Amino acid sequence: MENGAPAVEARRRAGRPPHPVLGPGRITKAALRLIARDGYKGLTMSALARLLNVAPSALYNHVSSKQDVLLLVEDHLMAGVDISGFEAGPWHQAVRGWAWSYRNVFARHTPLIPVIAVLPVTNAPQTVKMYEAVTAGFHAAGWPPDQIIDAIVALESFIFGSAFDVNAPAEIFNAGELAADAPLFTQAVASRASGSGSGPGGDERPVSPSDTAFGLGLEALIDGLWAQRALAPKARHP
Amino acid sequence: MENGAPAVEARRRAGRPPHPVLGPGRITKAALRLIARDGYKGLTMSALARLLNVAPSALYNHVSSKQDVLLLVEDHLMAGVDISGFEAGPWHQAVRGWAWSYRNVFARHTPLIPVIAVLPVTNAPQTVKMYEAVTAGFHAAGWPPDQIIDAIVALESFIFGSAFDVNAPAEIFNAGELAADAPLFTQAVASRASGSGSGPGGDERPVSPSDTAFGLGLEALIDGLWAQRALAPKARHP
DNA sequence: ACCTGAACACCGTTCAAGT
DNA sequence: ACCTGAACACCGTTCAAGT
Repeated sequence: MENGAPAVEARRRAGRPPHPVLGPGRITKAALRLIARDGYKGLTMSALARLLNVAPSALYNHVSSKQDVLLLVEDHLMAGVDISGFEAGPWHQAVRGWAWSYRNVFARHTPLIPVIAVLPVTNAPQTVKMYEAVTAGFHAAGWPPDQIIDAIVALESFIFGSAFDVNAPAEIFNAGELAADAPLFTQAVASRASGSGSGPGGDERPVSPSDTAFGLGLEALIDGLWAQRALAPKARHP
Repeated sequence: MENGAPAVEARRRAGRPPHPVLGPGRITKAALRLIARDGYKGLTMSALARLLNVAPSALYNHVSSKQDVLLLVEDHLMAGVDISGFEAGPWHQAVRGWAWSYRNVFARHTPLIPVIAVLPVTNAPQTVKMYEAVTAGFHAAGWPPDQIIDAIVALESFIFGSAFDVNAPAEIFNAGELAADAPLFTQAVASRASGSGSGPGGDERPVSPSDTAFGLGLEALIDGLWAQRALAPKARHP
């Protein structure tokens, strides 16, 4: 108990510490550790404080709310989304690689999606950086400037929705007692194609149902958006 | 206080009432009233009980959790999604009408989306009914049976993601201080097309940015899926 | 400026007791 | 079977007091 090993920090007395104990970086890292260990239900301000060896109220010197913590986590994760394809390769392939990695990152962080989808990017530098890279890729592919954001938003909406689907249980479409009233649906569910399909690289290997649906929709969206790009109306002048 | 007007019910004594006070229908209706008045933050078990003039614990004789209440609400809302197009009209138009109404319903109920996306349809009759109608429409349009569910899932993912986008504030893409580091993105945001576009009926009238993005993505998805339907691989036989 | 400790106003859920 | 009332184990957030 009283040996010199500082494996467990001693209780801190009240008052300003010699140098700050917390900060955005350490809070983000602790939040990620908590999420990895216990999931989002385990991410509470109390648990976060406990892991950082401070009182819960100390967190509010660095973030103004729990939403703020979620924004820190979100922005950190955005750095993990693959934007490398937009720097050089063809547009189709760049979008494909970006979309798959974007979905895969947030499939494990779906509770962030309602937050991201509604929060301004003003204080999320990694997020802005990602958008800049994607916009540059669209620009380089000759996209009409006034349509780029709408195309990105459409892709993102599909990506976010698909991230939820990754977490759906296998039996989500089991109609149970209601199957008798829905014969075509029940049949379609039973015959649902799975076991092989195209991944981000177009390789042929076993994939889950959610991967198959994502691949199908993503290719449709990429092709469909590209076709509409050609038909795009000229930008209106006021 | 003691006149005969039963405007406010008298406090009920403990013990089984002469006939049940609650039930799924009344709970659903009360939940919807609460959501309409105070939003989802106002939907608590306490508030629900108060509106129904019972103790919070009484609710647990009819639902096993708050998630159960959300499932009741979700299934009720599904009846409001427009599936009429699948009974007769052309596939493209049926999907368009369905998708717009589906998005519009859940744009006002985004907190349900994480629940729907992951919960089995086993005890949601209206939801199963909707899936049956949509499946029938795909079937009638000659869709390969083993691809129907994946196509529906892809469309639904886009719809759910887009429902969040409807609630995004106008300034969501304002990079603020970070604008200098993201010139192309900032420019694209500034020139974002808006003010007119195509709604579900293809009519020309003012639409919000989220409507424009949804319309763009939906048309791309419809066209892309249709094109892939033609190229669909034959169903594998085991 | 940045921490502690106590307090506030909530949550969803359980369970014995009553009829 | 279906209600009440009390209790449990939490939440996020605020704020005075301390250095």
